[in-house]
Amino acid sequence: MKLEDHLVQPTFRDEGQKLHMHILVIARQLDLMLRRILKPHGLTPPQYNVLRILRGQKGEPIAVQSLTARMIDPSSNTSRIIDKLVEKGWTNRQVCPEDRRRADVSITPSGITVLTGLDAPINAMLSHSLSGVDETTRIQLNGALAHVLNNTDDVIATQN
Amino acid sequence: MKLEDHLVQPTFRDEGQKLHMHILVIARQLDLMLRRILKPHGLTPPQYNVLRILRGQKGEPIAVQSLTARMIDPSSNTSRIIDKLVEKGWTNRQVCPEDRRRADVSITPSGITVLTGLDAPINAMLSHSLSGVDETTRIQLNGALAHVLNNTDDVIATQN
DNA sequence: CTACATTAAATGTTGATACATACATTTGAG
DNA sequence: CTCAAATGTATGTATCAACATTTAATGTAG
Repeated sequence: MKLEDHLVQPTFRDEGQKLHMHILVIARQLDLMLRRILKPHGLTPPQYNVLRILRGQKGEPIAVQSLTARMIDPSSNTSRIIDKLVEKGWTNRQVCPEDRRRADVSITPSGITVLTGLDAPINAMLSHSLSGVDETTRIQLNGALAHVLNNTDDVIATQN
Repeated sequence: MKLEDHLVQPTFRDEGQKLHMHILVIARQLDLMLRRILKPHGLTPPQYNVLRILRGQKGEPIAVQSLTARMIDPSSNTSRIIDKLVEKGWTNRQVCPEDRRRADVSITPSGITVLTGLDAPINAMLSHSLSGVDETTRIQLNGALAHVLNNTDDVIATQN
């Protein structure tokens, strides 16, 4: 299904508009697919994102603020996301002894197990979404998108 | 700011993972920027999306379901999005005479005025985000992203 | 015509999210 | 040592979204 069909729109004003729409619609599709995989496990995409970051820590605890900085969507409420994960027994949270304002967060063995079960379907989904895009094109895309990301930072930063 | 800095991650597994992250992070940035422009006008991105579709109708009313199909994020809450726009006097909603189950929605002159005021800042923001990406690259990006979009449709469709 | 299915939109409910604010702790100037 | 400012996290509140259900209108088979 082409972008034009997705948005039931015969044409786009120019390649720039089309590019924006592509990015927005694909991001939404990826989110939707991820949510479908995660839902039976009782996880939302931000919760999954947090678990993935924690697993990448290799057992090393991390402060909430560092977790927030590493998230795809840092505006979501990290404290409450961790609440949910602690409730399910997938993360530990304890006050950091060196700085008692901080909360050290880490993943539990049970959290690792959940992630392990999700690896295959999620990798399959992501890999399928990029099938037909060869390595050279992927590199080109990343190069161009790095420019775009850099441009958006200007706007975000000047409005902070 | 590079993707690696955004996610405070030194490297990515491969170009595919990086591409996914680029798409998700850029989409989030675009949404954030749009939200900042719209907020002073009391609009959310989906509400803006609906108004844009209605303006594109050139006065021709459109049913709620067609509106939903054309939205970037086809939420099941189109009714309530229209509620908000009707409250503010930016859209009309009336029962369709031919099929009284349907609701015909159209934009009001006051709605057009709001959109007109938004055109300049939003176009500037979007155009800035793509500066440094030349026309040839834009076309290449759209070509590759069309493949990706097509692939994601497979997954979405088979799970419906 | 009646009964039942189908369609279009609206709504109830529950949970998530954004933004602002509060609270506790630490830091550092004097 | 003291206290104002900064920092890290949590929470209050209002809004928004997902999902299921409901209401109303239309289509259709007997």
